[in-house]
Amino acid sequence: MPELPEVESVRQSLLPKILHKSIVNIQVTKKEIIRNDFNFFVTELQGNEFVDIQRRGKLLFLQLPDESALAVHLKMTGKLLFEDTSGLYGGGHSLSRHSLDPKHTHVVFTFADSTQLVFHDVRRFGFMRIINAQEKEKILLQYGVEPLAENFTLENFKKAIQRNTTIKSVLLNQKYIAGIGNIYADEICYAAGVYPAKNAKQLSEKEIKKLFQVTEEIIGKAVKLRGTTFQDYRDGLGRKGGYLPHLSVYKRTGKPCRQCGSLIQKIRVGGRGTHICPTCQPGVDGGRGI
DNA sequence: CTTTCTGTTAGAAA
DNA sequence: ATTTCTAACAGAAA
Repeated sequence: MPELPEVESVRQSLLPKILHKSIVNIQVTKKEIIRNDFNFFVTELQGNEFVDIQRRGKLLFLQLPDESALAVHLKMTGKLLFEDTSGLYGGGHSLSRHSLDPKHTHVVFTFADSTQLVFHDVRRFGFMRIINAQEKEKILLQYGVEPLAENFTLENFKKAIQRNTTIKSVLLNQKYIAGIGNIYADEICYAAGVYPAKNAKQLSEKEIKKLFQVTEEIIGKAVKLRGTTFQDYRDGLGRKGGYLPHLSVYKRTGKPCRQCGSLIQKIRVGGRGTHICPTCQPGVDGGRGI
């Protein structure tokens, strides 16, 4: 669920809320979420503070003062939410903890001012782990080009996607391009007029250039609109994203293509549900699907 | 009721 | 080395 735009929105929404506040309590109800020795985890964080929040792909780093960091991955259904339970300033947030099912609240950090940072995850695929500076370096190197970074150039993009598999699988593979998931992969292929099951090595120069351009545009716009909320996604303040009305194909099966009126189809590419316009993204058989 | 599907990805298998 | 498939989990949809 949370892809680059959603994770970036979580980062931005938490940034003004949780930095430089002493962590006075750590409550963990699902130890499996913590990928460290549990005592180490508590000892490191108790009385400590976050000094920055960074992101690479879909992974967040809550930075600690000594260059180590708490890495947090939300996977499918994870949420990181700021809660102001102090009630002293009258400014309640849109999603109070009461609207979350407490049985899926797995980790709660309480700060000195009584505000909290809550990790909630229905499917429990998400995790958090304290890493040192060296481990962090190593993780950063495993990710591919970042769509919103300085070095996201046509040349680098082209190099990254030269792989002998479908373009959709390439877009989804974090070690080639960071941050793209199933929603934006479909939207990107559609906007580029590329059949997602096409082999990445068979793409023309023109198609590669188009894919590059629309990746930057779509991801950039989705960040501006604070991501896509289809069902569960919320930012760090419980707000829904605003990109849903801009989706062209994702979860629009059977609805008319906004460009040509053909009905959007759902196919399977690399084991993933994939949405296409059969006319705007003609496949190997001329666009009649597979 | 059972089966299938879901926004991710690490790790096994090919 | 690279690419493909499955498991991890819970719940909604079919």
